[in-house]
Amino acid sequence: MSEPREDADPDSPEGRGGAAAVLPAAAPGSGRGALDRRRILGAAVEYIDAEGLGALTMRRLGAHLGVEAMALYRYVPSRENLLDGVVETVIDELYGDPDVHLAPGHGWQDYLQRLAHGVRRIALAHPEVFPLVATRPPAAPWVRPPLRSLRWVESFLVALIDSGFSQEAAVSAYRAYSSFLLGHLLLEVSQKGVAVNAEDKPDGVPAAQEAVDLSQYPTVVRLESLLSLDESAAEFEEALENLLERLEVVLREGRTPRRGDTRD
Amino acid sequence: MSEPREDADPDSPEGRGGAAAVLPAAAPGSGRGALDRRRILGAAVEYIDAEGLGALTMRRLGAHLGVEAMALYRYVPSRENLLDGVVETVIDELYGDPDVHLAPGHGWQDYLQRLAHGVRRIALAHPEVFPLVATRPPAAPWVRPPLRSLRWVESFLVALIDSGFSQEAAVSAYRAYSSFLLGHLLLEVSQKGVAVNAEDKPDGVPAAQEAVDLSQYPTVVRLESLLSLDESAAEFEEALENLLERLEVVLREGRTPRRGDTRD
DNA sequence: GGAGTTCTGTTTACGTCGTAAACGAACGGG
DNA sequence: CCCGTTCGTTTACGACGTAAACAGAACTCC
Repeated sequence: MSEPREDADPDSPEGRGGAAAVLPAAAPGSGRGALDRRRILGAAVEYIDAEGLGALTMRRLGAHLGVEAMALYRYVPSRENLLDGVVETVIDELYGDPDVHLAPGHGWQDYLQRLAHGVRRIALAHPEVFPLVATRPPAAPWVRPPLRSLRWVESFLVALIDSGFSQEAAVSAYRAYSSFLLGHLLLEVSQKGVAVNAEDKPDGVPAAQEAVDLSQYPTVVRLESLLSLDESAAEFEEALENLLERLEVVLREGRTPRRGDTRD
Repeated sequence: MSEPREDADPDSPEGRGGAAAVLPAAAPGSGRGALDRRRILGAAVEYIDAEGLGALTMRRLGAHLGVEAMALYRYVPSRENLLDGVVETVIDELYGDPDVHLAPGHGWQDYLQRLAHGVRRIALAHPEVFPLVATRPPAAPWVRPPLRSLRWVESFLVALIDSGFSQEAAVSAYRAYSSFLLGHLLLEVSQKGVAVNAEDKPDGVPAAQEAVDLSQYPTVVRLESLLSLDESAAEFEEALENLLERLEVVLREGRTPRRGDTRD
């Protein structure tokens, strides 16, 4: 059933394996009842995916694992730390992605392309988790979302420097790339999130709520169909390609893209 | 005192009026003890700026206003709604910004430039609030952060369409612009936020915590000074200018920037 | 194999949260 | 004068995060 359509989004969960396998987990058939940090984090991701970030409480997560809330504290020092772990868990799915490599085998553009799509796949697979990525404080004060893990930052910087980027250019590229990914995916994910939530409310009142007076915004109303059109995949691709082109110029000109910087 | 330095960030709070006047509020000298929605939202923004988002509770906000928590519910239906109001309040500061105009007087580029810097000023003035902008669900399912208010979206679309953009191009530009602003400012704000929090902990233990083993990330370590260098203002400017150039091309070629679109 | 130790999950308890509901004081118009 | 309205307080409830004490199972070492 549902083979990938021809123009389907290559990063959408349906287009690939189906419901995002959260993580390899320990030994697949191992002691089913054994609690450990990995299992807890995996369950937390699963729970957030299913019920939403707001629904995650220690008690409910415990129940989901067939255990009392306090049992979790044996492996997780606090709820805050658990959320950090959730972010890390989700980003770590990159390691399991066969299309993403830690080192560039076919040039840095290919590397960045694959990495970007890998992160996008994660964002789309875990839309409820992704906002956390933007919100949590970072491991080191200077390494920033969405590539939270230092290992990826290291990989990123090495890849670019090995490809001829100056140190300054590599760092600059890292930031441009990060903010691009963060902004685009956050927007995309929250768009999806609401689109779902819209019909997610089959409560007594169908959707009365406070309908704002749209008559003051005729252009918005007129363009509603365009505004709600989902061209995310194409837009992402285009913006990403533009970014790569920009970086290419930076690399070729061998300079940090700083204003007032006169060439050699 | 402290006149703006020559290379100071033009959007930083210090560079301008000082500690971000939250909002005009009702009549400045009016009945000091009168509660109303405006005053509550203003106090909430103030409180979040001062104590952080996590510290805001109904009881504490009440106390801050010299009132019991339940009094707030006379004017605010729920905490969730209050947070929505906080976002709105902060974005509405744009109306009071003399450098930002609702309609383009000197071309759309100037309009977008001013708007972007206006939003950046807000983000920098309220770093603790800004993540909320990215997180809250939107007014209409399709209008998206960070330009949450429909009035600004309307203004944006009208400005571009009046400047010759097709409807499709205007909507496309809106999304590119939004995600750029959101991503860049979120990154920048969280960077600042942590830089502050770093020395914000003069607790008993100076900063023992779990120092990750950085030896595995030699490049990250080597580039630490570059990574923590704050060139946000220049980076913002550069990325913004690049975006505007891109849009200019779109406008001149009179097409939606969609792939597979062959030029005339 | 038995005594101690460690590991694991439960029970109980506390303080804080958001908020429903009942309450009282101030007030303005008949 | 009294009555409704407005505004803030009091009280109360259930859910939360988590500290602390606890209980049983599993492992260690003799």
